[in-house]
Amino acid sequence: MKNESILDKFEESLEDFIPSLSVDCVILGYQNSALHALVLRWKDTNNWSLPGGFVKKAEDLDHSAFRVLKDRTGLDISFLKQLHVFGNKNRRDIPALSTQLKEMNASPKIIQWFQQRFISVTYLALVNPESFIPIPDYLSEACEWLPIKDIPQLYFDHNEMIAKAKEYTATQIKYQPIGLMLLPEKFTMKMLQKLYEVILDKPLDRGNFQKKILKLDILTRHEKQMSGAAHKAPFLYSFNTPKYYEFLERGIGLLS
Amino acid sequence: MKNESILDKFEESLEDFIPSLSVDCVILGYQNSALHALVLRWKDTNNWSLPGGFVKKAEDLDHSAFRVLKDRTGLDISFLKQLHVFGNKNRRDIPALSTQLKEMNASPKIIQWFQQRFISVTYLALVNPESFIPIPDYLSEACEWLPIKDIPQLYFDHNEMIAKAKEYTATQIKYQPIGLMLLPEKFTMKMLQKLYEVILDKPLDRGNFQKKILKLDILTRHEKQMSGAAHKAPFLYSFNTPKYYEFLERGIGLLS
DNA sequence: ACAAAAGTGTTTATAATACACCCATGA
DNA sequence: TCATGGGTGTATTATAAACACTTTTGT
Repeated sequence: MKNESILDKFEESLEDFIPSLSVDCVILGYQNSALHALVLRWKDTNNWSLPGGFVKKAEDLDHSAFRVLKDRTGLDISFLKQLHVFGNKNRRDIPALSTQLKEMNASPKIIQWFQQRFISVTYLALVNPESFIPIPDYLSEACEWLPIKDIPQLYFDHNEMIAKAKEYTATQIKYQPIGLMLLPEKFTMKMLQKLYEVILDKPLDRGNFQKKILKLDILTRHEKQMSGAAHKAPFLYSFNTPKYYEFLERGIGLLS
Repeated sequence: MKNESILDKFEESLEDFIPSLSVDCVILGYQNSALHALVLRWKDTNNWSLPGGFVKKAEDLDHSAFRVLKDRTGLDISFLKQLHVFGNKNRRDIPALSTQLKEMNASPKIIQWFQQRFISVTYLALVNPESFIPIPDYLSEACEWLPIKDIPQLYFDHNEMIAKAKEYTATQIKYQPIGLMLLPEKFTMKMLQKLYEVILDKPLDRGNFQKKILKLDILTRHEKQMSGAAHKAPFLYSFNTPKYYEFLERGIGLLS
């Protein structure tokens, strides 16, 4: 489909959306011992943004986040958490965005839509990047996992959104188990510890970490991993999902 | 000013507001050993709601919460915390509200405005009711502190908002000091403990509570209270504001 | 003097921290 | 056999929980 027809279709559906309101999704993934975020690069530009979109008049707000994420990245994620609303009055009229829309031959109506002042509700999800293949939408040239530390300047206050998501995750991990969504099915204790260290941004004692996590009784231990490494083969673990969620409910006071 | 002219004025300013978006304020106060919330009773009805209003197109979202609260209750509060966004698609068209507006001779345009589907951003503040005298606005007959347990059915999902605020406060108190905003300038240890017990909804050990709170080093001890009670006169305390806020910043792991 | 409530102390249990020890493995 | 990393144990310290003892006050 050509840009024009996509944009025409969007123009036709403008009436279905609530004006001035948007949703943006911060999707955090853990890969190569670093937190990554899923970001989009807009077609024919070097401009990046979070996957975002608009809220339909006849749609639950939460649902709009699922839909937008699916449409823009192909990711089908059912646990998106409302994080924060960004509502400064100057959240509007990004010149680079208008320029780009003009280059795409967008109609004045569409350009005007994007020049609105937007109030944006941010949603957060934690996922294992290996379980998802992002597919950029028509507006985007690329949809990539970038290490949080290497993320360029994004549109609007999207960098702030990622910072908030990171901070929120670091706070949550202290009171609730984290990892089920971020790690592969089976993992070693070392991998889990590294995840915690990355999120908390500080080293943890190996022995104590192991004891604490095991005492939570949310892990299932499997056979030994026959790794080709020159050391004792570690056990593989997986989360005991029911117990994990049980703990999520109670979840108070994990690590300090 | 008569209803008509107020409504006329509102109708004129409708264009200044972002459609479909509202803010609602949960103001919690502590009084007579119970949490209270500030609620409005609409004129000539027995319908109650939280103080809420709309967001101006040229106004920061956070600022709209201050303004709305000031306009509707007279309360001038500078620390409102964004709590949650309520965005179900069926948040619209409360029959009782339309009926009431018709009885007030509101124009079709205004009635239509109130029949919109709204997405509402909830803000929270904790205050000492004795420091504020609520003044109902033109639309309201009363603006009262009601004990949370006695609050009737409110418009929309406002009861859910209060529940969320209460839950949030109970979680927060475990990791951050609470009380500076809720108690009078000077208070006894017993009063502070009772506040914690009410919010956490469980009894606390007197001796241990006193030790823990004092160890935080956020209180200043004053002279003895010369109460007319038949027992040892307790000390009066007040919060050491700088240290209190310092602790708010760090704030991890208070009570379990 | 006594009841009531305040302030403080003691004991015990639990959890956090630091770190040491031994084991398994592949080079 | 040795370096590396894995699993587990122990000693020390810090924190939490239960509750007992003493003090002050008005009646």
